[in-house]
Amino acid sequence: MSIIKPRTMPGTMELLPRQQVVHQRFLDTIRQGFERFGFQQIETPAIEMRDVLLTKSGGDTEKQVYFVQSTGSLAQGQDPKLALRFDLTVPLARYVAQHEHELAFPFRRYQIQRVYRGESAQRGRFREFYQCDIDVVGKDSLGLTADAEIPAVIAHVFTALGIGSFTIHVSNRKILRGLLAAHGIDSEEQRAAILREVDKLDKRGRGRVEETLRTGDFGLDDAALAVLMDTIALRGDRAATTEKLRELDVEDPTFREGLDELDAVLGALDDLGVDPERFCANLAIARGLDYYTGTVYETLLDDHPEVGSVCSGGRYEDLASFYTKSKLPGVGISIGLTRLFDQLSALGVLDENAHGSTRVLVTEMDASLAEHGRRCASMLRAAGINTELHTEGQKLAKQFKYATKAGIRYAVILGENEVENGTAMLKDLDAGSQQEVALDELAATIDAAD
RNA sequence: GUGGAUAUAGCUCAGUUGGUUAGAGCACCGGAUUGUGGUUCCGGGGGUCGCCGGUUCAAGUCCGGUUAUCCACCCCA
Repeated sequence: MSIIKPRTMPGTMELLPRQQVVHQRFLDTIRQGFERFGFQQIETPAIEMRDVLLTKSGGDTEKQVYFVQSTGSLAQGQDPKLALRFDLTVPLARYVAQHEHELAFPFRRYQIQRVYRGESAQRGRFREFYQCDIDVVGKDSLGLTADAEIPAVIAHVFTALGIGSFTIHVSNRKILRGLLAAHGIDSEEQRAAILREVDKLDKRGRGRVEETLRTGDFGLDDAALAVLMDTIALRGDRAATTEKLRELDVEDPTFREGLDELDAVLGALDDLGVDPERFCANLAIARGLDYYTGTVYETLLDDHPEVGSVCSGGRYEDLASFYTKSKLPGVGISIGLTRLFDQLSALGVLDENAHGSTRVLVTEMDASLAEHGRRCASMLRAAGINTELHTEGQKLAKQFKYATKAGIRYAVILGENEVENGTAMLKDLDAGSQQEVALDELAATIDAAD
C-alpha cells in the first residue's frame, strides 16, 4: 500500500501545540478588547448561498471564491449553489438585513472567524485565514464618533497584544474624490484607478507613482497632478494635515465634507484618550476597495513596515443595499490575524517555546506506585491545576523529555521515598531545580510558582 | 490572470567537466549498568533525486515536455 504524503493545501496555517497557545492568546486578547468597547459577538456559517455571497458587486473577488458542492450534486452535473465566505463584511450585511427587526441599532458586532480566498499562495497571503472584524451599523444614519471608536478599539487591542509599536493611518476618501472632481475628473472608474495608484505611494515611492499618473491614461493635467501629489504627501497629526488641506482652498463640496469628517474623527480620537503616537492622518491611504465611501484606515507595524497592512477598514454609506431597501450605513475594520501571526512568527518575535496549557505532569516511577500518581493527579485537578497523568511507565528521563517537549513546566515525582514520607518531589523543568513538598501543600506550592 | 526562478531525506541544503552501493546539518529512534530531561559521545531508521520521454556504454547531473512550489506584478488581511 502506497503512502500518501501528509500535507496541507498551500496557503493554510497550521500550528504545533506550543504555537497554538500563543495564537490562542492573540485571539483571547482581541476578543477581550472588542468586548471592552461594547461589541457583541456573532458567528455566521462558513458556507453561504452563492447568490447571496456573489452580489453583482464582485468583479475581482469573484475569481477568488471557492464554490462548494456535494458529490451528489456534482454527479448530476449541477452548478454549485454554495460558496465559502471570502470576508466577514458581506455575511454581516446579509445578517443585518435578515435580522434587521430583531437587532438593536446602532448594531455593534464583532466576529472572529476564518475566511477563504483562492489566492495563489505567497508569504503573507493565505487561502484560509482569520479575520477579526468589528463593525458598527446604524439605521438610516450613523454619527462620526463611530469612525473614531473603531481605531480606538484597534489601538487598545494592538497595545494589549504587545507586538511593538504601530500606527493607525486614517484618511477620508471624500477628500481625494473631491479634489479630483474639482479638477474635472468625475468618472468613477478613472477616480478609482487613480486612487489605486495613490495607494502604492509607500510601496513604490513618490517618483514612480507620479510618473505612472503622468504618463498613463488617467486624465490628469499638470496642475491637477501637482496638487494631488502634494496632497497625498500630507501625513501627520491634525494640525499638519487638515490645516494644510484647508489652505488648498478647494471649492468642491465633497472635498470640504471629507475634510470636516477627517478633522472631526481625529478630534474624537483625542477625546477618546487614544495615544497620539498610535494614529496619524495619511492622505495616501486610499484603499482599493470601492465600497468605502468616507473614513478609511490602515494599520502598520512601525518596526516591520514590510509586513504591510495588518488591519484595515473604513466607512461604507450603505452596507446592505443588495439585501434590503433600508439604509444601513456602517463603519468597521478587520484584523488579518493569520497574516499578522505568521509574519511575527517568521520575524522571530513570538515566544516559540511558550508553555502549553498543561502545568504539571505527574510521572510514574513504578507501576506498583501508580495509584499514588492517580490520587495526586486527581487532587491537583480538583485544586484547579491543569494536570496530565503519565501512564506509560517509561524511564523517568523519558518522561522528563516528554514533558519538556510538550511544554509542561513542572513534573511531580512519586517514588518510594516520597510515598513513605507523604510528600512529592516537585521538579521545575525550566530551572532544573526540585524540592520535596508535603502532599497537602503540593497544589498551593504549584499555584504559587511562576 | 501575466512574468521569472526552483524541484535531491520530515526540514534546510550539498552533490564538482555526466562515471560504481546518493551525502551533511537539524529533527526522529535507540544506547552510554535501571530515581532526573533539555549538554556531550556512540549507533540506527528514513530518499523509485517531482513526473513522463529523449540523448548516452552510463543521467541526480544534458535536452524536451508536464506538474507542483516559490518570488514579482495584480489584488488584498
